Amino acid sequence: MKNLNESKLKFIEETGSLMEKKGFSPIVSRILSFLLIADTEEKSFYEIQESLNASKSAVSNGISFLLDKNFIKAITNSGDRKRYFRLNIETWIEVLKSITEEYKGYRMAIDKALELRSEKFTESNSQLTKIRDLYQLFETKLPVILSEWETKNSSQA
Amino acid sequence: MKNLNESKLKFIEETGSLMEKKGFSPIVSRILSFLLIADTEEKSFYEIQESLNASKSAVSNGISFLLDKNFIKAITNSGDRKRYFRLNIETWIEVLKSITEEYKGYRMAIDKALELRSEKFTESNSQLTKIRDLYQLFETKLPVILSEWETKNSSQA
DNA sequence: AATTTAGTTCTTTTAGTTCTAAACTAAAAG
DNA sequence: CTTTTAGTTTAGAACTAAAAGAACTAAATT
Repeated sequence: MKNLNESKLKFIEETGSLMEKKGFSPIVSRILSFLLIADTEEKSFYEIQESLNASKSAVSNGISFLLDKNFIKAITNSGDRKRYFRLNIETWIEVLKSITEEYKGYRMAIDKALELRSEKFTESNSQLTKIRDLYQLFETKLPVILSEWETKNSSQA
Repeated sequence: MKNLNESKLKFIEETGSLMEKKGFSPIVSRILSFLLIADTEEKSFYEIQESLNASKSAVSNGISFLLDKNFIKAITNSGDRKRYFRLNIETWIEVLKSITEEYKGYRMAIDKALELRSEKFTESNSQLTKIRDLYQLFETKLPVILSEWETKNSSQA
């Protein structure tokens, strides 16, 4: 790992493993974390490879994945045949907006469970219903928080 | 898979893979999903094993994990040497209450990134700051939602 | 005391992921 | 036309996680 100071290396390690918990592979997590704290916004294939001390194929596959999922975008400059890569922050915002859907999925799973469970389980059914209600609260409140946030942004941006 | 009808099998499959996305292993996810829709609240080791068509060791390790994490509890009845297992719904509520911490982790990672990034990246830094602000909104609003929910429950429970 | 039961622990197998290294390819430069 | 550059693709090695199977153990039953 070259060109990266102590605190940036630490960031890549820590934020990388936070991303791994979210299901990204190690190399993908490290590419994202690296781009997040790199000293220029656009980094070439080779700069990524060298900074992360990874093989060409690992970087190539990681970049392909991130481009496919729109987490990064590629930039080409005339007179330079290299491609440069930078974060696509828009996509992160989209991911945040879709959190409500995730909670909806859990709420629907509990609904289905309550449907399949015996009505005799009065105590636990009541507890489950409460949890269901909390997910539903998230489902209704999160869009409110999001639009509050968007209003704030549009007035200042 | 015995003793389980079509819709319950479907539930185990679907809810199981929802849990796998959250980081649980397949067998652990299926044990939880099974207990969620089983025809009695307490199920023995053998009933779990047979219903899920899994090996003894897989079920033993899965149960150990779930007991250790408090997702299920074991019940013994005198005159019966088997142990019975049932969901520990309290723990699920605790997990829900800790969601705020998760968002706090992301917010702190972005804070660190902003600290390590050049101030020259004005446009992207402003976008990142907005995302940071959304996570912080979650951080402040989720506890409010949770206490609204708890008040509602205490008045009806 | 011997056997059965209920489960645990250890070992092995399987499946799949992640990475490297090397061969390859397409475009641009000389 | 040949060479260089910038990657991609392929092939394979190393590692990891999950599950199966078998051997083991401790308590209860006969």
